[in-house]
Amino acid sequence: MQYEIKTPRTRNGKATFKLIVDTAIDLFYKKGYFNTTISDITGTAGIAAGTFYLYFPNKLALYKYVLTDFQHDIRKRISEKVATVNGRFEKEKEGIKTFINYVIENPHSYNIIWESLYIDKQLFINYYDGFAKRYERGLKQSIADDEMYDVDTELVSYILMGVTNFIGLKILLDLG
Amino acid sequence: MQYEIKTPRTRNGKATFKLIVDTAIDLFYKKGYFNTTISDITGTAGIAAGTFYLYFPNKLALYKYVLTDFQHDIRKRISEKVATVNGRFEKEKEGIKTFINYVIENPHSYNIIWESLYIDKQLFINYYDGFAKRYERGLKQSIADDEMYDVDTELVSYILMGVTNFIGLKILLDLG
DNA sequence: CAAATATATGAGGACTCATTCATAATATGA
DNA sequence: TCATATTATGAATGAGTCCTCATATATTTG
Repeated sequence: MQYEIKTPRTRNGKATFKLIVDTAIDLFYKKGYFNTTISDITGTAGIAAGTFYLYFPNKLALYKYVLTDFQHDIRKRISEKVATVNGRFEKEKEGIKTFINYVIENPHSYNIIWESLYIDKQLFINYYDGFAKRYERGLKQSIADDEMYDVDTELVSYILMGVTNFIGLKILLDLG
Repeated sequence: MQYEIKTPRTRNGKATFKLIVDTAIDLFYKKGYFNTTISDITGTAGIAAGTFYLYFPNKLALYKYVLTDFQHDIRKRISEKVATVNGRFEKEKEGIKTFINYVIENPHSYNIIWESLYIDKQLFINYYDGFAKRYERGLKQSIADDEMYDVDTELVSYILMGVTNFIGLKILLDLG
């Protein structure tokens, strides 16, 4: 199977592409990936069925595109924010705050990222492993800098991710 | 839509019913709910398509049946185990241990419970809210008994659930 | 302006899947 | 033993969806 995405060349094309992506994000959030059909997307977007295939070979390719976008976005936001403060404790606080704020601002993203566990498990693993590794690196640095006890960094990174994620989830559910 | 499940009357019927449920649990785990068709279930179980409808009106009803079963099972296990030890700290340790062990023994359950978020959000909310409420009750009791600081019990219950869940998830992913 | 390229359409073919139903086998109980 | 209830079958039906393709319009470029 090929997952090649064809990027638009003209102003109109770019607008249609964006329309497809934005519509999909909204529908994936509201109805879930599996309950969203390509006809749903094209119908809601008000374009012809064939137009979809001008840019995406299938629904999964579109999903991966959306997911990757969110992942980059969220990681970038966190690392930027965390870099602005000093000390492990402050960094943790800032990281959690940024994540939670991101979830509140983009409830779509959180839902879509988690759903990857049921769409393509490897996508999910890659995402959280990457996240955990970055976390661990930060913790190790802080230990080296004598800013915190010499803990099991893998365990602690998963604990912190767990806490943050679950609170994010709680907020998300309360919102909806 | 009706979700009535017809329970079998005879020995043979009971065996077929169980076969359907067990096959479904396995397939839901391996392929996910949405990628599992009723033909998959009947085919794998080695029964005719029509036989499925003798007991379940559709796939969702079967899923709910499975989910409810796991929920009761896991809650029962935890509350039984936690009751055997004294002191908040010991109770927490026991609760987390029991949950993690349950996940290791029944990786199916964890996956199926989480997937409910994408099948019927309300099922998921009911489950975790119920879980959190029981947790809070325990924490409040421990505070009253002067076994722990006077913390925000809702927050702490979500934090502990987050930690436990994420570690469970990590184990699950490492297993697979 | 003419040729080439990019974008857009939507009906139709191919396919999958859920569900029904006429029929049959098996078990139960009086 | 025979009538009734239960369980089982699987071909047939029909709804829904993906994706293609012949056709058309719009835009760009030389």
